[in-house]
Amino acid sequence: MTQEKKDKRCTILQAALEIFAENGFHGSPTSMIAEKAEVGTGTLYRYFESKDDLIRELHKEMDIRARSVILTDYATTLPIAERFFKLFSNLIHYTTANPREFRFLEQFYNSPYGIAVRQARLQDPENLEADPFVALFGEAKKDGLIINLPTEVLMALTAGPVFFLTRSILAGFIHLDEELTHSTIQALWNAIKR
Amino acid sequence: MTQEKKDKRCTILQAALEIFAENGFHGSPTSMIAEKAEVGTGTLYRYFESKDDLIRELHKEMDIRARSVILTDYATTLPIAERFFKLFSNLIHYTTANPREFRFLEQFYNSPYGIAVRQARLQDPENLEADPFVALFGEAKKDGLIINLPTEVLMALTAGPVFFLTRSILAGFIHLDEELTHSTIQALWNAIKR
Amino acid sequence: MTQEKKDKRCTILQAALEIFAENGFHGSPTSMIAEKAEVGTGTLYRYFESKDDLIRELHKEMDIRARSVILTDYATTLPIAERFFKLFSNLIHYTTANPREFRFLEQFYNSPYGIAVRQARLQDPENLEADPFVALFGEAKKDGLIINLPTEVLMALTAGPVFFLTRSILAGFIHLDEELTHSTIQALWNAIKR
Amino acid sequence: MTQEKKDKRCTILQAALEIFAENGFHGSPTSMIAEKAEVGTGTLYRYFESKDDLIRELHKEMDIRARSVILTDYATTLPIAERFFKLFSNLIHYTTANPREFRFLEQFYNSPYGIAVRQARLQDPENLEADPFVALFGEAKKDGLIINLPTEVLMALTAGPVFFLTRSILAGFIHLDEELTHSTIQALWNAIKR
DNA sequence: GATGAATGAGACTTCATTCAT
DNA sequence: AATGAATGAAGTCTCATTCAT
Repeated sequence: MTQEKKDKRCTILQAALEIFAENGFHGSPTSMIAEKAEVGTGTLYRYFESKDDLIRELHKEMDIRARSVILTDYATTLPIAERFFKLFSNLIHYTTANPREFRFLEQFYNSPYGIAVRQARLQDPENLEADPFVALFGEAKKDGLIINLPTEVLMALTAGPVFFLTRSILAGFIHLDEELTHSTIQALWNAIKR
Repeated sequence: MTQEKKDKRCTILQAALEIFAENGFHGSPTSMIAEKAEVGTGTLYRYFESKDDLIRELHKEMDIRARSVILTDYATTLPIAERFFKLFSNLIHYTTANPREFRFLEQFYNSPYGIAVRQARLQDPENLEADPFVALFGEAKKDGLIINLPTEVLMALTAGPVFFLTRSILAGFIHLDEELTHSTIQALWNAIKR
Repeated sequence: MTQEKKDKRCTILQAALEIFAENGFHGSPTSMIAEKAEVGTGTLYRYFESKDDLIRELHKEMDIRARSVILTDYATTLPIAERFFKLFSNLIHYTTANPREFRFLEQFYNSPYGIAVRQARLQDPENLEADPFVALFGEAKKDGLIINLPTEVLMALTAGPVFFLTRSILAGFIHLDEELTHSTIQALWNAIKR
Repeated sequence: MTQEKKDKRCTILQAALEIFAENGFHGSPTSMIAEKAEVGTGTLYRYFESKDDLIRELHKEMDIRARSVILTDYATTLPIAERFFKLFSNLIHYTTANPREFRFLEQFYNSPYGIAVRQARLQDPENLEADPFVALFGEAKKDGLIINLPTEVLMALTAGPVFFLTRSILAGFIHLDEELTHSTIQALWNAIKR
């Protein structure tokens, strides 16, 4: 029963992801999501309070999934530079291999929903320390391995290019092979290394 | 007469910019834009064929303005590195000093409208060469001053951080003073310099 | 369930018929139709894609009904002249007993919708032969019972007066009793008989 | 001055006729009519109180013109049958040679405007007797040359086919040459002759 | 619990009419 | 007198949400 309930919830979230990624939040009526999920329109409202709630819940799930994928084979015992390469290699692979997730998350963070979430995160330092990027940059700064700039700036210098590049890739403007990926991450490192 | 006509068009565009930046395209009914511009709803349609047309026209104006600001004091006779600093300094100042313009343009380029525009630009090589960033990277690559990666990647490595950072600034997560701006641009250069 | 669904569709069609007959297509907002049908405005769009679709569907229903009424007690085994009398007697009774249907159909056939329908019919010979008037005139011409003019002209000579007369009747300019009806149909026959 | 004023009024009426015939009353914004007439939108309202007024005035002009054309070479001294042929020959020629006028008048008489006009006419017996058709049928009935049916019915039997046929011709369903025209009028006469 | 028909607020857009110039 | 920019009421249609079954 509970299992089945979870399944249906999952089905709806999956359908929502696909529809949102393809059509945007405003081009995606709840009826379309319900149809794709093969449930009644009303059913959607048994699992989510509103369309907004569905979007926020989908974000939570995507966020968790993204974090877990990005941390694959990531050991905090490795040397900083190696950890940096692993982390960004994972990030690039995640965004390019999961275009729907990426498109959804981009949309989310560029919308009023996402701004609220980011505001909330900023006020929760515990959340912040759990962030592997923040942790890595903190450690690297302490060890004098990278330039001593605010973490926000370091995030911009490294994650900024990845997101920008992913958009170009998804738009079909460029393709990234293994070698180019490696060169790119090297350039990210060069931007912040001392 | 003509002046006044231009004025009203301008008033509507200005109102639209503010409303779009605050609420997004879909959260901005034409009635709200008309009200902000202090004109009747129908008046909007004397100056623009449709809401879509208004958005595209606003983009054109913003694009022209942005380009002109970004090229302030930019001389192609300067050494490459100096030109790079000037260009990105201008870019950062523009985006942070004009949050509404930045928010609008971000939204635009992340929407179907913007994707169409980018597709069109990509297919017009003349337009491409007119882009100061593309021209600068082309020259720098030829002179062996920067790493030999596709222009798309170089754009990502340099503009990507600026846009990411601007979002953080506008969200109030960080403030950039002159020194920090300089360090950031230095880091951008380090990312791509040979 | 299905019965009730059909009922609501029917209710809307019936309301539309009354409103259209009274006010014309352009004088009949969808809101007025919905109100008359005692449903929400949106409900109308669950049963019909658009106002145009509603008009076309209403025509289909009216067309079917009209044909069936006109063919009441009409046997192709009867002598030609008797069939002629029966057909036109039925036609006159139908148009005068169903003023709303008549007004709607007149409007429809004089509108772009109807012209398209007539064009389509003309290009489908199978449909044409199914028309009892066309069939009757074809047979009568073959048998040398009526003048050898194009079917379009024969239609004009016989149906034309009926429609003209119906308009006069509905406007209250004249009343047709059994005897006058008979004399009129006799005149129609005189117009085309050899 | 007065001449010029009349000219401008005429220009607007002419433009309205063309636009109405092509697009129908509801598909013809006043702005479109003004543009075709090469006058300002506001100017239209100096010559006509409203769009409705323009339509009614246009009808008056068209009505006068139609009557005059139909009476070309029509002498009340000719024998009845000859007068009948002349009248209907003129009528057919008028409707087919002036499709715009015909389309406008049809629209007009099928609209709420026309119904009001016809009601008014019925209550003005003087107007009725001035009608050449009514006069002709009256005389013919008195002389025992045609069947003794109400004038309304005789009108239907003769004018009805003409209007029906004209619609077919304008829709491109059939063409009428001299011979066919003559046969048709003969059939009209056969319908009512004693 | 699941459904999907029903709803009506609200979006975009048109256009008859007015009125300052 | 002529203009045409401005207006806003009204029209068509969409869709998030509810609720009877």
